[in-house]
Amino acid sequence: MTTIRDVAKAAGVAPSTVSRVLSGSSRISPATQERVRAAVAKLNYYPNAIARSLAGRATHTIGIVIARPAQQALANPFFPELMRGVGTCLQGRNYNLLLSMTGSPAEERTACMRMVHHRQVDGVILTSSRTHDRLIDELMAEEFPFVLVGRADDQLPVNWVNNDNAAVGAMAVEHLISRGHRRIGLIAGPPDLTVTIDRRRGFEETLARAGLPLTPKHQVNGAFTKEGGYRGMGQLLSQPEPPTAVFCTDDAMAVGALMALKERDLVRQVAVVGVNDDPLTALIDPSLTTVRIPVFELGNTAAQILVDQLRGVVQGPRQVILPSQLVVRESTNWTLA
Amino acid sequence: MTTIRDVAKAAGVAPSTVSRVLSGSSRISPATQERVRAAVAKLNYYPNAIARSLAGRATHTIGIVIARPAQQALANPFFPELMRGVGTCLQGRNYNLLLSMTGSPAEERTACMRMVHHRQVDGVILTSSRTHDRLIDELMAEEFPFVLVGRADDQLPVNWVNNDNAAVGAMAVEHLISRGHRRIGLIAGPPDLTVTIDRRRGFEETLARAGLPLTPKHQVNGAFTKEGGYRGMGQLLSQPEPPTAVFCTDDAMAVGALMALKERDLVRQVAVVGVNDDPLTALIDPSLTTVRIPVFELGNTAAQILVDQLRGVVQGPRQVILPSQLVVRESTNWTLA
DNA sequence: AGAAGTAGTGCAATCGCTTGCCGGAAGGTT
DNA sequence: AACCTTCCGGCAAGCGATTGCACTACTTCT
Repeated sequence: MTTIRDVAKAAGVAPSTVSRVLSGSSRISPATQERVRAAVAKLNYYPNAIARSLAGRATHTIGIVIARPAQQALANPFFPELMRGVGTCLQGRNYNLLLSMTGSPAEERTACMRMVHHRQVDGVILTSSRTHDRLIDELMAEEFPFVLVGRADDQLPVNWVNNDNAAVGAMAVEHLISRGHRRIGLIAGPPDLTVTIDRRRGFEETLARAGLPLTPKHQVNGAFTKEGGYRGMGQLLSQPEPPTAVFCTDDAMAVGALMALKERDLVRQVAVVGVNDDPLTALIDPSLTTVRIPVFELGNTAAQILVDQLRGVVQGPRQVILPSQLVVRESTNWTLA
Repeated sequence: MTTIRDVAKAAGVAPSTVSRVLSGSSRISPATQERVRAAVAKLNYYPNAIARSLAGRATHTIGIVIARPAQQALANPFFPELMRGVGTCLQGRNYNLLLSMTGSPAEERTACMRMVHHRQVDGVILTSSRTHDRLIDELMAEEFPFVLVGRADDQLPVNWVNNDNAAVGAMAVEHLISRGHRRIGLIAGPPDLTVTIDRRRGFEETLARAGLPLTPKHQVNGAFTKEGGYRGMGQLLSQPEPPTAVFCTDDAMAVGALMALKERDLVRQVAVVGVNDDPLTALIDPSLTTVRIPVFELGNTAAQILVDQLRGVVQGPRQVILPSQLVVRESTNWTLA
């Protein structure tokens, strides 16, 4: 291993001088800079990141913990896309990404605090969006930099990035209403997730605004899975007066819902809207109308906020809402007779 | 920040003793251990990972670089699933995962060598499977630990994990033959990837073994994308005597191929097999027959091999082949008249 | 001409932990 | 009783960088 000392020797200067040249900071004469750079090139020197971190009291690494139960893991490309966003931002800003994958949300806290306590990262990105989370309290208590993605908490003075989930629900319902539907059902995800809460809110407010009744029997909850959607649709269809259109708060559920319809030969009778724009939902039959969430941008922005804070560019907490977009396909693209 | 010195003071011992207790290594009397542990608990002490790395000359981190052009990124769940495998292994063995995402394979080398040169990781997992890769030469030259996944190079004494891609091609073709097909086409991925080469080999060998002719006109190459498959199928269908069955070396391509068939109303006329068992391929119409690659296991095994090597558990290079599995669905589940 | 700046470098402490080596105490051998 | 082992645990030297401070030449000012 060639160290900074070797370079210093080769260039006939002190290690501190090499360090200064490399960090581009202080006033070192052009001549000396030249000599140092030549030595660096000649010896093929790369500063040891670990040593640099220790001395500089900063790891230049941010952590992200992905809590995904194996089953849900595949169901949607949310995390890969999010990480692409995060990674893209970080790459350009010379930060590293330390990834921790855990099976359950329960382990998430442990995994995250491990990173934090061991000082492996300068900040973390949190993706699990439970309504209340002890993890957040702990991070706040330790004043450790972090940013929430996919969750908006107006009460807490913390960084977050989110899409407007209420608008997601609203867009979906407005679209269905415009297609002539009056009895609109809801298949929602786990009720304690803020995404669920927000999307349902948009759903309900829009119904109310349109003067349509809220029918509790037309609302069911399930897991963010195909099976959840399948069962949910089954429940809705067993009602005396079933909905003619259903808003599913997730694509996987919407796909399950469509399966239930197919089995009963009701495809063109009940409209379905999903959320996420999972790439393959365009390919199923019928292709799925869905609301596209800007996942890449979510990750990218989150990383940006965190890095800005670490660099001291910004002070207070930043909170960003990114717009979603309705994508109309076959599953709703017809008008109720 | 509480340091090892604080703990030492609180326990009335030297820092070295604390270190020894924590690393569980040397002979420290139970009484002292008890006192140290108590102090650790009381002060809520966590060793600084950076300092530990510097002193211990090991980062306990392995690197993985994901080179995915944005477009392909979404198309298949290969990487997330791979990383789940890697992550699961690493978590149990107390290793960290440093992730670098790059857009193009070209940047892959740079990104990887950056990690290596800066000594941020103890070893790396390589996923891009170009036939020849300068990156591999560089790593070998520096004697840096690494493992290849999704690629088998019998020439080089390096670690790798792969599924048997020749068997993948063979299974697909055998299945098609068993369904009565005689004119079997191939839509293959980029010709310089080893996966492409191996799968094609299995394809061709099986045809030969069955005494069926190799028809060059029935073989086309394309990108690992829906569009690639769509165009590929278009080309095959424009032949005078088109194939009655097509093996696509990737699910995304197979989906594209099915789209081309649908447009021409040829779904039940031409059988299609894909590779990967992308979860949503079960949901498209017709559902896709495919060969499931053990992606999770691939990642898991790769990580295992690397960690074992880093820990000095094993010596020479290890090379592992994991079995794939045919999943029959609607796209082939009929017999040629 | 002497005082006061200023620019360009080097010295050495420091970051928090690991580990080789050494020494004291306790117990075991002749 | 003198001598060896063995067991514990401390000392101090690193690991490879960063950075505050000091020091030496020059300029520049009065």
